[in-house]
Amino acid sequence: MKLTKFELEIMTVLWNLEEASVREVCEALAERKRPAYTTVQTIVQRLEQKGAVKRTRKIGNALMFAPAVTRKSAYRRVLDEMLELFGGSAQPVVAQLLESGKLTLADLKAIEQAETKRTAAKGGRK
Amino acid sequence: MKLTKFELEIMTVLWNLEEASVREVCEALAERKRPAYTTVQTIVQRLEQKGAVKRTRKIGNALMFAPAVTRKSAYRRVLDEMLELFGGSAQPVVAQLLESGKLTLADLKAIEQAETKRTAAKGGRK
DNA sequence: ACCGTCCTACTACGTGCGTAGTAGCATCAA
DNA sequence: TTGATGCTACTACGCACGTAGTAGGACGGT
Repeated sequence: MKLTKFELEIMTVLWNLEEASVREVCEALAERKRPAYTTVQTIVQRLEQKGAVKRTRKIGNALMFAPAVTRKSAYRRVLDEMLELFGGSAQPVVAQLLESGKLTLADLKAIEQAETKRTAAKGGRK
Repeated sequence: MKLTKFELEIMTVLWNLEEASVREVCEALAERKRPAYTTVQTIVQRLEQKGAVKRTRKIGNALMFAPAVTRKSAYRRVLDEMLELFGGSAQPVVAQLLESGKLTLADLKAIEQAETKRTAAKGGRK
């Protein structure tokens, strides 16, 4: 189940709010790139068709929506997608991030630290 | 100038061969996912329109094409695109790569090494 | 009971992309 | 020279997506 950039933005709002109506999603979007209400509505509907969100209840006459997939799984999906573009190898990705300054050596060390702890704690859970 | 997955695959062939005809590109693609000759041709034409490849010369009646953009710049573009999806922060990306096993701690160390050397050598060129 | 407001459901449209067919020119072998 | 083969240029089509309008139902205040 592939999500587009814009769909991911909507999902991000929902992941943050846990549950929201179309209007709430709409208002959570930065004014600068806020499309028409009905546009957001359409995307939410498509997300529903894709199974990425589900209706939870009705408040007044407004439907409430909640994510049906986790942020993590969606991110994983995006990452995998991109790795494929890079021929499946992850090192170039990190190297490129470093080179363009998006990532510092300090960042790397920090991540390393966290990772060492994570795997040590659970031995690589589940 | 945005390239799609398929377009990037074609570009990869061209980056590897330096220069190639449509037929050569075609034959360089894994048989499993090799579309019709004319499909490849269409993509190459679109790449030309986008300015990603350029005609170099004619051999027999076949045109030769060469990349007009570097692999690096294209990769950077893809990365930036993806970072935006992740809210601009690179750490989660790396963390996710680690967690899914696409990247090991050893990989990280190696990259760190290389990076340390790289920046030391040139003091962060240009 | 009625009107305005808000929401949903449906429809629509342009663009990009993956896919490929066809017409017609070029080239090469016989 | 002529026929086969290969290449280019053009055209086409369906789907996904971003974008949004419209019709009509629901609800709340007066």
